[in-house]
Amino acid sequence: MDRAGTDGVADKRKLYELLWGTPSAPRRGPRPTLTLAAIAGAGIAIADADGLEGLTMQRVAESLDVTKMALYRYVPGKAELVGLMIETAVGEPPAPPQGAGWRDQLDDWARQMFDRFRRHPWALAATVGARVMGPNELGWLERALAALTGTGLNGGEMLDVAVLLLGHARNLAQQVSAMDTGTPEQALESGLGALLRGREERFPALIAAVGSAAAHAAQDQALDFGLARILDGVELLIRTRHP
Amino acid sequence: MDRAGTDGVADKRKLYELLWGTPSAPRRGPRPTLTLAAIAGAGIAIADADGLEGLTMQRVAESLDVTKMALYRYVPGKAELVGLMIETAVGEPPAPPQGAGWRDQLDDWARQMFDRFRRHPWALAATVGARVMGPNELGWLERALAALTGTGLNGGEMLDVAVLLLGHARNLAQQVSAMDTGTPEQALESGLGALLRGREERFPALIAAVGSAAAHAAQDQALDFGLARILDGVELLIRTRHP
DNA sequence: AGTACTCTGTATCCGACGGACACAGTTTAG
DNA sequence: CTAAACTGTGTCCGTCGGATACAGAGTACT
Repeated sequence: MDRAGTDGVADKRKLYELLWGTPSAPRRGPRPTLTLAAIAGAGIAIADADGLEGLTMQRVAESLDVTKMALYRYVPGKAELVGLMIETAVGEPPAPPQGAGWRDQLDDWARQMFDRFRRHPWALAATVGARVMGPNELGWLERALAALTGTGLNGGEMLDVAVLLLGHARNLAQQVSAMDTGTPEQALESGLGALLRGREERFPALIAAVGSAAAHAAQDQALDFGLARILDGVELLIRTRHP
Repeated sequence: MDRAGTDGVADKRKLYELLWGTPSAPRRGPRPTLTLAAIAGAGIAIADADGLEGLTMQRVAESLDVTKMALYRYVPGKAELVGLMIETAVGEPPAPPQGAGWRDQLDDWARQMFDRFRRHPWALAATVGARVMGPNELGWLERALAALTGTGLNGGEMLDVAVLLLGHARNLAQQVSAMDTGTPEQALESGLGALLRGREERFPALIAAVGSAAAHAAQDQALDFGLARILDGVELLIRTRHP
């Protein structure tokens, strides 16, 4: 019960040092053959190909031509390696489109976030639960809030909007990654359709919706749809603040 | 690369049988001392207390007074056990509030979903990526779509709305579970605030937002806020369909 | 009633994984 | 030139998921 709690604190300290600490160059001893960036890159390559289950200290070490234990000179443990991989994979936040309004900026922000999660599907599973955020991750958040300054929303509302958009991007990336072939609606048909076949009386509304979705041949529009709904709702709120 | 793909098919078959197959009562041999429900319940209790990392076949077996290998007579493997736990933990979808409009129904649906994820935080991590859904999980989806029938939306749009709401409930449950003490805004202050302290020039908008959020002393309103924005957006769309 | 068959739980074993620890080699500070 | 510090390696251990073989329990058939 408290096992996860007690050394969870120590783990947070270690990861914080790893993500935010200044890279102190030691003065003696042989030169390190590896760098944190190289290790994170190797880990990302493996996780991109085989997911988090395929990520092994052994495999990371092999891809860098080192022994497994050599990695522990750079990274306290596997959890911290994954944390470092997340920070590296999200990367620096992109520059906002100049001269655009808050809506276009947030739209672009959410789509960029979606793209990152699409490129690194393992990041979805790795970013559940409490964790220490790094500079890059915080930079993305900063950029979303910067887009909202001057809209009349208060701080809490701005944070809520950012959380809302981030959740949608995450959710859609997961939805799309889960069904890696074709459009979401297409995979919905093959995956859900197989389950629903022969159970029409039990899920009538679901059957009708899936059938209609397949008939309309609507392509990958789930991201656009949710984004439009959310931003419509936010715009409505902002308009009531600036009558 | 194809390792996850090849036996992933077999795993899906097994889990499908487990979730959708009829419980065939064998005619010979000694009576089973366990039931699938009991196993799933034991697993849920452990995961509720210590998370998915604390879930071990050993511990599940111990809590049922059986050997570890006895579980494999009921469940093909740990992945399938987790799948069964998910299906059991979400449970049957609640009855919709009678006589309510689509908006109230969906509002209630999303909050119920949020509650389930709050009660079983491990379910968030367990439901990432492609997976086989069970009858209960599909029942929840059915209920959301049933609430939307008659609004004039087509099947694809109805599915998109359901995905949008589900994502928000998941996202907020994760956000709240990540910071288990106090309100989200409060934990945001202690967690983010600690990171931001001393870096004011780097994250100005973030600093301002967090400070303002703490000053307004807004309590757990992120769920309400996002829900209101989303449903506002959906209502706007429905109104344009029924002028 | 007895026998053969089938199903259950157990005991033992294995490979993979994360990680601790001691050691040898290498580079720089004094 | 020597001592200190740092790096990578080899070895070892505990834990976990899972395969397999086996012994006992209960039922169907003769």
